Amino acid sequence: MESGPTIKTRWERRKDARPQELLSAALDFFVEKGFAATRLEEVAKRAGVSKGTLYLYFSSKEDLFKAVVRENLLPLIGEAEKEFAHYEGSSANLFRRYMLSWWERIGNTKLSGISKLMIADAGNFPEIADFYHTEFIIPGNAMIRRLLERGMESGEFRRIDLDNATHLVAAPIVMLMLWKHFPNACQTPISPEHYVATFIDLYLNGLLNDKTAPLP
Amino acid sequence: MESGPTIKTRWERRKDARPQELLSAALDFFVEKGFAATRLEEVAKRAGVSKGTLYLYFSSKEDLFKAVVRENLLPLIGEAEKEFAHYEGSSANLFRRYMLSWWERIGNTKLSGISKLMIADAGNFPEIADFYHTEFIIPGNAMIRRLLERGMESGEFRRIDLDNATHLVAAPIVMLMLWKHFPNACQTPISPEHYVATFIDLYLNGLLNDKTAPLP
Amino acid sequence: MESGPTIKTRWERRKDARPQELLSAALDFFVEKGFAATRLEEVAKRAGVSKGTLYLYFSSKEDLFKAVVRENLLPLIGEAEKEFAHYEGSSANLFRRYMLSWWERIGNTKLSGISKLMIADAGNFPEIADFYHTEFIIPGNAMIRRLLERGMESGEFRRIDLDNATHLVAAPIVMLMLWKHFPNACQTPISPEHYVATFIDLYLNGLLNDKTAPLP
Amino acid sequence: MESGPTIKTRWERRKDARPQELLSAALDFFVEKGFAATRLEEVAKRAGVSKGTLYLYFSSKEDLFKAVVRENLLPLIGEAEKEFAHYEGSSANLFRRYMLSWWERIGNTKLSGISKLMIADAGNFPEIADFYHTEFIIPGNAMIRRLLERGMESGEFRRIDLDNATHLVAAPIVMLMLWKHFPNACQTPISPEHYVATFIDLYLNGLLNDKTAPLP
DNA sequence: GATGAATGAGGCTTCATTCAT
DNA sequence: CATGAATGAAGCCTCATTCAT
Repeated sequence: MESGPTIKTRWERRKDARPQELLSAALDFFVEKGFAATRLEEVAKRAGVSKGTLYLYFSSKEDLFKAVVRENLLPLIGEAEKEFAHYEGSSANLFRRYMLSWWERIGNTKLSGISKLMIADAGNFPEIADFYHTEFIIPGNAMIRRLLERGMESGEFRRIDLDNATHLVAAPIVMLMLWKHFPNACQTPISPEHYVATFIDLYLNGLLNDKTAPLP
Repeated sequence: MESGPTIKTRWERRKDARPQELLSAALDFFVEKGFAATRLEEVAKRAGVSKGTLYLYFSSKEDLFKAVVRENLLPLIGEAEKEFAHYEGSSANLFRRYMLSWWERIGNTKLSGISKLMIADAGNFPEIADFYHTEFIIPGNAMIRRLLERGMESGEFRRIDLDNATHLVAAPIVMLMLWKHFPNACQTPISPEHYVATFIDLYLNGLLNDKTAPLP
Repeated sequence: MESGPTIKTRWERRKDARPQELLSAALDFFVEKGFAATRLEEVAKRAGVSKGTLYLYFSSKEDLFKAVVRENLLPLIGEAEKEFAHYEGSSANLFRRYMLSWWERIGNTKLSGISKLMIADAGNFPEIADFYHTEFIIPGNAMIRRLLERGMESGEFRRIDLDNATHLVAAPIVMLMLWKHFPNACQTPISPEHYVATFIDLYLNGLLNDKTAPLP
Repeated sequence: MESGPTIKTRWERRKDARPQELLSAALDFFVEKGFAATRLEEVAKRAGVSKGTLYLYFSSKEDLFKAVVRENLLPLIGEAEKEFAHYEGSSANLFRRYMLSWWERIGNTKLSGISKLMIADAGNFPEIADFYHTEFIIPGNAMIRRLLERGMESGEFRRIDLDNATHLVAAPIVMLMLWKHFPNACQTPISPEHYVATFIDLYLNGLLNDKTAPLP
């Protein structure tokens, strides 16, 4: 009865996939409606199971919420770190790559929904907020900070308050994330890519010491 | 026992103050708990009245919510517009005043919570979201835009994309608002005033045409 | 200060009239909406007083209901009795007069509303139902019964079961009363006068012994 | 333990029976207390379920009310119509059968309460009143009317105003229905069967052309 | 007497959670 | 494992009733 390590019967695969389908459906609803307005019956229906089945995998709505945040955040954390560890080019270019990469990998994905979720409902889940802060916010900021430090040490950037500069980089990132989930965003259609490009332009221009170097 | 002509009895004064007391209590809870998790009985209790009294002034929970947004946000728009209409100084200084004034009047008050509120609940209350967008976001952005235009036309600022630049100014504003309501904000204590100052420095530096002119 | 026996100041007249205005307004609402759906605030408003004032005259909603029924029923009871005590004509003619008189004095007045009220809500007010039954239904039926007895004893009517015959006379009366208060009555407009006439014709025809005698 | 192929488990049987149990309990309360005074918790309790279960089958109190009217009244119309469609006997006998059949199937059952219900609450539920009028009153009257027409055309009945005659037949029917639900009805115990018989006698006697034909 | 603001018990309705099958 | 009927606590809202002015 035991199949090979990677081969599973369709039934078993479905069985394993069930929690993921529930988590995916739950993420959609939590992001769209918020914690309180999300109904487990709808989550279950979208996942193609009954309400009772949901309780076979998650002991409560709160548990489901925590699982949604955890399961979606964990795989995404740390990915970016490696990429920039050994970058050799200019800090300005590294900055550009960081921003664009962030938009492609995070801002433009489900993770933006998680951020909206945290902002909206974390107040009622301090434990989750801690987790999000420790595992996602702090490392992300640390990367930005190292990037800026690198530029300042090389003389490429002028020296300004590092913490504040770091958070100033995060601001447009957060802004874009929220835009995606604000209902009226469509009324003022803004190209995220263009927005990021303008930000890079403005920010680097404000940051660079040597303004004579043309921005590519 | 002292009663001038404008002094009302305590009872009458209470009656007049009721709606404001309720709105204030409601703002507190909506910001802290979100729309759905706020219980009207608690709002009433904090305002010092019973559940039923609330319905003498607001016909439903949603009506209370709308009133909170309306009463707290609308007056600010007009105020700000007048203040900057006839400003005579440099655009850089106007920009500084705008940012600091915003922080003092909105960012650093209870009202910042409304923004967090909208992010959380806009999806469930499209009507409110429209209202918020039309009455607050659009006029606010329009002011920023005019400010930037003014600087560009005078040659003080270099020309960059106006829409994106506008939203880039809004980004740190939103960021600060959210910080105040994120549970772990205290763990990374950041001086908002310093943050704003750094933003002004960086943004103006990135924006100014003549970098040799010393910032006042 | 004491005015003549029939002359009152306007204020005093209003004061005395207040309960009547309340009773009148209450009757309207009770008839239209039923007991439970009638709101005292609306009753007070229609009577031109405040909700609190209502409680100066009636100790509770139930008390008001009872007063409405009592006050409207009492003046009407007994009126008819005298009229027919010494009638000298044929029983058939007395019957005609009874029916027409009933329609003019009761069926076509507010009292039809009271009957509708009793049918609808008396179930929750046994005391009132007793009162209505004793003071109104029983005497009314007794009159009909005497009328029929008179005709049977004189040989004008054939002998049938008196109790049932009595109630058969009451049936179209009740029917007409209810019609006035049924919302869709207008869709099938029926002339009450014509209906009563047809009833008289049919009933007398069924009742009369001597069918050869022409109806006047 | 005995379970034939059509025997369902007790649990399943309960589920299927739920709506009928609830409708039956609801009819009892609506008739006894009226719409507003009926509490859903009591309805549920009498049906042997909890308050929440009621909402698995009916989306609101008003929906339950509508279902009670619909489920109980509609089937009766069709039944009666078929039964008399091809009757071959005399119109007088058809009339007798109609009246007795009505008493057995409606007047003498719980359904008579629906009429009382409509009188009490039609004003608050115009939609229901329309439904009741269209689906029950009008077809019922139409049957009576056809019956009378049949008799007039055959020369069995004398010609009188058809509309009024129709409603005069309905009157004792309504009367009897209301009697059953008036609190003091017991105090004047009247045999409905006898009442109906007297009505038939009187009405036919008033209607028949040939009085020499003995009534059976 | 008159007012109307305030109260709070009570009913309708929702939905997370349980459990018999 | 899976189901979905059933539960009941909890929240919104109404309105008869009270009471300070």
